[in-house]
Amino acid sequence: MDLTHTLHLGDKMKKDKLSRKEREQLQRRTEILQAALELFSQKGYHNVSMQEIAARAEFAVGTIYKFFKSKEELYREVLMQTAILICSTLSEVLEEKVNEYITIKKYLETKCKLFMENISAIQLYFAEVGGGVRINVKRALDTELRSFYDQMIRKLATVFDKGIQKKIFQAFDPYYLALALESISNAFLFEWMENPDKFPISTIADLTEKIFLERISLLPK
Amino acid sequence: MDLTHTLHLGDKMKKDKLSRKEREQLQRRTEILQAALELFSQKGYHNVSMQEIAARAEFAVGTIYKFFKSKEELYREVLMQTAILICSTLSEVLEEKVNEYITIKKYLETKCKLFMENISAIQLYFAEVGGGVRINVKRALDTELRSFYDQMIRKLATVFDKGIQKKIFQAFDPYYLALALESISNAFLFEWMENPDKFPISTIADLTEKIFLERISLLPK
DNA sequence: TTATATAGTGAATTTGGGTTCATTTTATGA
DNA sequence: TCATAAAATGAACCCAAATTCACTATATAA
Repeated sequence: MDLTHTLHLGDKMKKDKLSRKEREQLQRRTEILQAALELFSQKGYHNVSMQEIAARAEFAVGTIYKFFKSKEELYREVLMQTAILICSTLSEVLEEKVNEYITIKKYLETKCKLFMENISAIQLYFAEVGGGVRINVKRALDTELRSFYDQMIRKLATVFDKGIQKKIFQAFDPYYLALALESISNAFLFEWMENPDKFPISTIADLTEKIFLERISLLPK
Repeated sequence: MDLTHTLHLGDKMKKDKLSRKEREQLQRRTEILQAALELFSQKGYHNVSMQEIAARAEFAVGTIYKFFKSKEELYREVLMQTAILICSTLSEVLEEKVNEYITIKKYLETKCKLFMENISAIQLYFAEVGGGVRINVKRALDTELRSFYDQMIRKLATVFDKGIQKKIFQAFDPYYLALALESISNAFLFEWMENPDKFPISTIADLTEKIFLERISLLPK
């Protein structure tokens, strides 16, 4: 059984159907991914050695290679896992068919929670997908990751678009509104991540709402 | 003569007092820095070899080492040059003692021009100093660069602060206003850098003014 | 309990690329 | 023009770290 290929992320949902052995394998794979995530997010791809990852995951180097073809593939898996977590969580919120203003508020809340609960993942994700610049470990990865991100922004834009049509928001290019909301909330969230103790994370959603929703996008009635 | 130590950036101003030989050396040093900047900004520190830099600069590898102790030092010099360019240009604008609204507008204009004329430098700079996340080649560098950036943000905040006191801007934590303006304008500028042909760069300043100045910060009279 | 397969190990090998330095080329000035 | 110094060169060296693989340990089945 070649674990490298049989146990993809997409198969995770079948977990409860797996044999004990398979479950154990999956568990180990997950542990390696977790160790790698923590290290990569802390120090970046090139400053982490396979030795280090192995040590943190409490396996031998060779074992890592039983699960992942190469360091690069391991990195890719870590990134993909992360991108899927973030984008799918947020996309879900953006697809709910309720009042657009509520959707945006919920989006902000969810994003804050996501940041709070997955600091390592977030750091890694933004180091790669970043504030717009992309100097990535691999260009190929780039494209794939990037498209996840773009998709989300476009969904956000759609919400603004509908909200504008319904006269909930002020008329403005919805794509730019999406970019603006995304970047402002990120800026505040990074500020929070730097010293999480300075203020509670709930402030972020409030701040963003005050500065963005109330002043830019919301149409005064 | 040990060029590594005698010819710092700070000494550039003395250029016209230098002998022909010294001028030639400085010129060579600059050419190496330029080649390195282009490569680093395109592919990132770890994906560029000294061989490559040497080739692009049309020197032998050994020659590079006559000018820079190590790859890391070369990188550091490139980054510093860049940070100084960006931060000093913008700081200058922010320190002018005119109407705060004008200052912000001019800041945006200058920033656009800076982005347009120094794409490589900008990419490198933001890859390191980034949208807030920092996984850097070297932690030490990080701190230094970071403080340049922080200083600028703080100057921007001061402008807002004064503007608020003069009732030009709406009352809001000036530091968060600074962060917001910074992040929105960056987001738009990165959008532009991705495909510069989609719209002229002048749109950026307009966009940011429309979305930010007019709606968030400017106090309606 | 023993045989067989499967999983895990980590020392040894390989590799990529940063750095060095003996040699060559160029510039200076007598 | 020739001697000497300064600068440039790039093949060879070296090392860190990715990858491999022969071996050991463990689980499964007969």
